[in-house]
Amino acid sequence: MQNLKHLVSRFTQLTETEMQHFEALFLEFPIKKKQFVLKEGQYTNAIFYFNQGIYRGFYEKDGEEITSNFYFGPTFAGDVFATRTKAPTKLNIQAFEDGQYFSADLSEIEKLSQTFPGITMLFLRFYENLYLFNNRRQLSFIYDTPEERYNKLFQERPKVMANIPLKFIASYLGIKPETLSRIRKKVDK
Amino acid sequence: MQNLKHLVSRFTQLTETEMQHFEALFLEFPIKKKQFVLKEGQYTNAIFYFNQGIYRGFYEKDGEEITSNFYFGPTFAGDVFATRTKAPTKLNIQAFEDGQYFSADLSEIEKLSQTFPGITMLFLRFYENLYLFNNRRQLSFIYDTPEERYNKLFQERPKVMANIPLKFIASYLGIKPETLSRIRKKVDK
DNA sequence: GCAATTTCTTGACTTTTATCAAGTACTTTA
DNA sequence: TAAAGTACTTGATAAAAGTCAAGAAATTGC
Repeated sequence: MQNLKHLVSRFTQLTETEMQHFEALFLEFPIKKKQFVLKEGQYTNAIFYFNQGIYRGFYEKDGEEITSNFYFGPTFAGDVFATRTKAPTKLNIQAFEDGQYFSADLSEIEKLSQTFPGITMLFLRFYENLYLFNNRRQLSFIYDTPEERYNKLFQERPKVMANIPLKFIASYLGIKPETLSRIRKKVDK
Repeated sequence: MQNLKHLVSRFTQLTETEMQHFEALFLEFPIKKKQFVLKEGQYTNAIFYFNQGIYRGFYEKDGEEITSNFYFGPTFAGDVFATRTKAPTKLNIQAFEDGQYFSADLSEIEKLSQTFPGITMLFLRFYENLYLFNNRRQLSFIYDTPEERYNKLFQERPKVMANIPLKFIASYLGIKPETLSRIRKKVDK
């Protein structure tokens, strides 16, 4: 968890006490490559923290996987939608590598936030960031072409391009692997 | 502003005092049909409250308008992204009808939230909602066809279908008016 | 380190949506 | 209420992405 403090500081400033209480809520779980942190159909109340490693979030439709995000530690993750609606999640989160992840119960965090205003602010900023990231992505889907989205991904998230198999990148961009292959052929020369 | 209290209560419970302070931050502005609440290029630090009436949010690319949202009062609005990055906004918000809107300064609200935890929670929930709405929309863009998006819009936001010119609905769905026209022809019979 | 599996590319063809152009219907406003 | 402007539809054609199939390249696991 050595990076958690640094990650939190990117969102807001916590007091020592707040940080200790917050950190204490996270439990460690080992995970092997291709195993799932979260799987469609589960009821989830968890906020995950990935200290390091790469994880992939995806949805399934008609047996096809639609990648919604790539998580590079240190980062938080979770299905806010399922948690809020108390519905089974539709999101899958899968590890690319062996490692360990951390999980905290959202209701425990909310309890904490009643005592510690810094925790509330942390979550406010967490949601704000989620929203900003999502908003960018959504706009890009509306008014960029797949080729433009591919180029932007290169610029903005070079780690993704360097570490993720192309078929997942294709589904993240909302296109088929064959189409991505053709875009690459055109762009790369 | 008679609906503000009710809108706020959909997010969180405020004390009487909190509500009064919050309400006091909003100033009223008259607006005429087709005028802009927010226009691309402006620096904005505002959270808007629309008590009633319909407004449209859109971005422009290559002289083309891409509708990002329809606002039906009572609702909040604003460009969180521009505010946070202190960059000029790319978002336009335009009134469909004569009326009045309300505007509060985000930094004033943040000042309030230092004293009143309810205000912090209100904004946490506001962002959470923004995120959930956006997330749904984004997923729909990835794995629904335009026809499915059209049908969902009908189910989920009948007010939009009933009140908004089709060319704006088309751009909200990410398609051209001609394509929407053909989808309607097919679906409606 | 080699076989098996998975990933990536390429070609031919199909489907979907965009574009352009013209005409009709509906709204606005003077 | 008539004229002008705007919104909507339709047809023909073009462009973009998807599908299917096959083979090459890379990776994985024993």
